[in-house]
Amino acid sequence: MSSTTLPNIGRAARWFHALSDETRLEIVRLLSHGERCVCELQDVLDCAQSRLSFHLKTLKDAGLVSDRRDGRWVYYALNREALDEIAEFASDVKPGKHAGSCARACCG
Amino acid sequence: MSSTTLPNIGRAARWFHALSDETRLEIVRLLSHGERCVCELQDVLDCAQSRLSFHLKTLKDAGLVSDRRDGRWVYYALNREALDEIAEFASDVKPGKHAGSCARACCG
DNA sequence: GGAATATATCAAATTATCTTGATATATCAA
DNA sequence: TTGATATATCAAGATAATTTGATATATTCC
Repeated sequence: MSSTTLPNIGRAARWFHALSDETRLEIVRLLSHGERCVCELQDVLDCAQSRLSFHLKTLKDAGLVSDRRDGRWVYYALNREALDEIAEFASDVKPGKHAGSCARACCG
Repeated sequence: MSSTTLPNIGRAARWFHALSDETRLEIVRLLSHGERCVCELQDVLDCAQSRLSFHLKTLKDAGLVSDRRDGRWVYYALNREALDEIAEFASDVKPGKHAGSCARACCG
């Protein structure tokens, strides 16, 4: 991603929406230590099973986590690429990164 | 922010919520070129005045932008520190950044 | 002061998201 | 094959965010 090509706005909005909920941020925090199975997340978060499942799906649909089944357990892990892109977005968007067209169009 | 101290979850959730809307991301994109007055944003975004005002307030309440009045105009600008913290969050949360406690507690 | 312009706020209606409880599906173990 | 466990999905209700139109406030210009 170059400094003039910000990611697709819709895609970025989905990342940020996925991260806009405290329960999901807790999940992300837990996954930052490595892959975890749903049952462990449920234990730690002490939250209704369907609710956890809903939040995991939200994170997955946004592309922030991946899952894999192993027998009767399902493991979730953070997607490093998505986190890289988010970090890149935040740093690319900082004023001063753009070459041209920094003039104001009015009221100046 | 160290690699073991993620930012306050509630504060992070507010950042991400502020960035979870396409209109607000457009605003951020426009402000990435530098400070802009509300009237210019309104022109470019072609959106109802109260709606733009609502979204600017949302960004401001989350700490992502600041405003200053100059006569009859109000200028908004991105807060670089907040963007830095977001980038830092995204990179700190990546697996492998944490020293200890990476073992799984169950199903392993 | 009064009109005009820029912006913010408010209330109501709409829409989206979240939670809960119930049920479905998949896997394993006996 | 039956029962148990892990996880996902669904539908209904609860809550929260967004949009719209109306009105309020601040500033400038005459």
